[in-house]
Amino acid sequence: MSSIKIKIQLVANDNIAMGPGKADLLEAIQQKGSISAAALSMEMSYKRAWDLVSIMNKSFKQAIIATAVGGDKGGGAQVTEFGLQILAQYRAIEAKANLAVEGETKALMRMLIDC
Amino acid sequence: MSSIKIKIQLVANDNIAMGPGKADLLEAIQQKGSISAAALSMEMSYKRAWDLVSIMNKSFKQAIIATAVGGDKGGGAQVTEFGLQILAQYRAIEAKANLAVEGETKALMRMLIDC
DNA sequence: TCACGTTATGTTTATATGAATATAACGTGA
DNA sequence: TCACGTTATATTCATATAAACATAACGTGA
Repeated sequence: MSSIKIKIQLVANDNIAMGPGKADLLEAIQQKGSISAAALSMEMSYKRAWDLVSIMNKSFKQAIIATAVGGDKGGGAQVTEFGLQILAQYRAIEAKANLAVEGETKALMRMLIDC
Repeated sequence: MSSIKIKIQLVANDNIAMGPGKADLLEAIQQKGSISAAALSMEMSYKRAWDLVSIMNKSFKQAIIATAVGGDKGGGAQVTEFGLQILAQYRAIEAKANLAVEGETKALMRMLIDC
């Protein structure tokens, strides 16, 4: 199988502040309500998910994810309003970029051996 | 420093048939006339450059790079007409995708800490 | 025939990345 | 007070990636 992936990466201080993986993680956290549940649903270790969250929070001017430790259900995490804006903007860029080069990418794919 | 990179990757059989690194390598080979000189100019090992060339040639329907071993100056390599077409198409996609989301990416960058 | 620079390929070593494991701290409810 | 599920963090282990090194084969010109 062949495919073309357009990967938009937001790089700050040699860290990827936002990319496809982090965007997916944000969506999972928003849906699950915790980093650990999100990591589990993505078959990712909690440590890795936490590290990614940490990079995001340290890269942007405001927090992307708000976490709570202890309490009723042990704690949890949610995407902040600011984080949702970043996420939406990122997804919009992804979609727009893909649409802009749709025809050209198909032409390129046709030149691949298994297409 | 912060920046946004839009990385277009052409994936075939779990290999990246074309991406920013391979496109740069193609241009260097075209300019230098050999894989080894191109690798040297990019501070890349010959082995790595050769492996990348091999992946490209195996991924597309026609050869991207034609190589010659032995002879006058030991041999050499050049980008084929087909390879030049692939390269041009790839660069066109890169430029078009970047242009399409220029405004949005600048807005995203402004939300980074060091921007 | 020999030297040369290159392609072509394998092997070993180092580095970066992610996985796995472990543990402390936290705050609510029972 | 204690159990619970989660955040937060460190450490070790495994794997993937890239670098380094080595070497054979090739064809032309000297």
